[in-house]
Amino acid sequence: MTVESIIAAAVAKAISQLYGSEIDPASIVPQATRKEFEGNLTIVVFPYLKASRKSPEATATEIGEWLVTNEPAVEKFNVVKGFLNITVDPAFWRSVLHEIAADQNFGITAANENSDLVMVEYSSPNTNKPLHLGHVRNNLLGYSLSRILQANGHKVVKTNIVNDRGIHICKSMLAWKKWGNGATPESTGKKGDHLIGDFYVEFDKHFKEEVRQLMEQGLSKEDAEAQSPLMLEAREMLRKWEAGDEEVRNLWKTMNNWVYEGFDETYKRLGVDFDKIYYESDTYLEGKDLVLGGIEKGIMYRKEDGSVWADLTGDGLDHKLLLRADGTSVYMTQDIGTAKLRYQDFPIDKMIYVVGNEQNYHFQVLSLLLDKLGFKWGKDLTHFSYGMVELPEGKMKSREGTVVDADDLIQQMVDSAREASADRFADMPAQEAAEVARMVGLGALKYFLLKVDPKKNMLFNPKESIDFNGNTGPFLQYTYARIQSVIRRAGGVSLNSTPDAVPNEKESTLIQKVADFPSVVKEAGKSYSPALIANYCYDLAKEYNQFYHDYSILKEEDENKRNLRLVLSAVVARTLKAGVSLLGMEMPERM
RNA sequence: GGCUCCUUAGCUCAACUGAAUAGAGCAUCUGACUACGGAUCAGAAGGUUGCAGGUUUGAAUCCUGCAGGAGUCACCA
Repeated sequence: MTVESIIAAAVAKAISQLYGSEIDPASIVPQATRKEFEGNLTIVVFPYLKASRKSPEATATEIGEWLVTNEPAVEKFNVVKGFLNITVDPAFWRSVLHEIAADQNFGITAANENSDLVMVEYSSPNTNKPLHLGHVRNNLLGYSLSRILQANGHKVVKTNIVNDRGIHICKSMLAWKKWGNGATPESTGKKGDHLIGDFYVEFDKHFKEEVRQLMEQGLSKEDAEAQSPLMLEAREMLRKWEAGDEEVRNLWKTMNNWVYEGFDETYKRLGVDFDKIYYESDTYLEGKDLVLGGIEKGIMYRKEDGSVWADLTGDGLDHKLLLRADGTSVYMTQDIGTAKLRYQDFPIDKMIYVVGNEQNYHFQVLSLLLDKLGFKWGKDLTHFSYGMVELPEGKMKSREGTVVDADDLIQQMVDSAREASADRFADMPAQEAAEVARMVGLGALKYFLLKVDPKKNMLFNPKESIDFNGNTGPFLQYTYARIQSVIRRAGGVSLNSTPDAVPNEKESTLIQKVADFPSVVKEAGKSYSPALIANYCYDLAKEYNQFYHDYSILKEEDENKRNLRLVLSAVVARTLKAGVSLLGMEMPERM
């Protein structure tokens, strides 16, 4: 039982006894009392005036008096206009602290056999170029979301659909054949994904040059692009690929494997992973079958050129192409096929796609089509849509060559963490210093990207993110490390003993903040919001900071008070660690 | 043009299902110090929540219209 639910139940009972009106305790949500007023929790009484038929002040006072008399947890109250401010008995806060301290998994609900199974798809890279800043936001959101769902007692399958086929891959392959001189990751010392990305750029360079020349000969831009020998060659390669041409397939496999090795390294550094990886090359044919079946059901129709479409004008959308005239499939087709395979492989109750908001329309259509095709999961699939990440220097556009590479970014973050902490690390073993720099650099990145509402476009400022003050990851890590240090100096602390001291007002406030953690986790699970967790952790750390500066812990001579503060500190540290671990962040014990 | 999303302090962001004087951090200004971890603390200043209406005891939040920005609109994934 949380403090809030106890108060809510008591208020409901008070209203029932005083005014004979039954109110669902769940509808009563006490909120934290604002700092400038006395009290811990506040009830807004306006909704109950109809029942009381009295003024807001009179109603609040009556309920307050009832609570003081009948609810042991309530010590006193005061009324400001329609707001009933309740002060909870400090002895009660002490027991709350004791309960929290004794619960190793405070706020976290483990999954059991009857738990829902949620599949979270994220990352979804193309295999023709390395991951960039946009993928970083995607990966961090997807991973964090998975952790949050797990913490709410769901079974989670993390999945990744790799877009490993299509004209873009053929472009890289062709460039490698033409100008690669047999280059491999080993021979060049480059990460595989970067090597392939370079050839993709190489193709584009030559292609543009060809188009320019053709246009000089008087061709229009479209014609020039369509007639470019390089483009024709790439298309021919794609046809061979689809036909299963051995040479093309072998090269494709070799080059994709280079890329996967590169991706794995990036994922590992980022600290994200997957339970099951799907490849578009395995799923696109499935989708084709489903679409062809849809024609018989009258859901799709065939045009005279042979292409297959769905008419969604009845749902307020447009006509959507599903198979090209040459029978090859498009993005939507393979997503339908992938969905089918996934539901064959896992008993999925809920599907969440972490994909950028430029695909909002795509998922609207996908949901409709799956529903029409008779899949029960179609209608309530969730598109976890997120906005673009921009940098202070300007917008990130791949065509302008200002793409921020994920590996470079991670390296830069770790480097600046190391530089910023150089003197701190002076007396630390080199290996530990490197490990702390890694945690802090990545923590800065993760926290900054996750604290923002996902659906908004955001500005990532690396310099600000790695500041040790303010609403940043390193600030949380610093707060944690400092608590660990204090506990070490105190010679450790036992979380099983009840401190005898009764918490004062500030300590009570801090206990109250910690006690909020489970409901924050729950809310974050319901609304799919890593940002909620992030901002809670910051509030908690800030609150603790105040407390830390107001009281000497180690210098406190009263043994009981000292113990109370140590236990409270330890509980804050543990909660912070549990919170940020839902963001995929790590806490260094020293920094 | 149609549809979706966004607009809060100089900047970057908060505000759970409507609730008290809309909160933090950065930057700015004023103070404090040989430090339980100074990577510090205290304080000040900074707002007509894009604009205009509406609903409500009460609106940044819900509804309508308008303005500005982002994305998307059929054979790229």
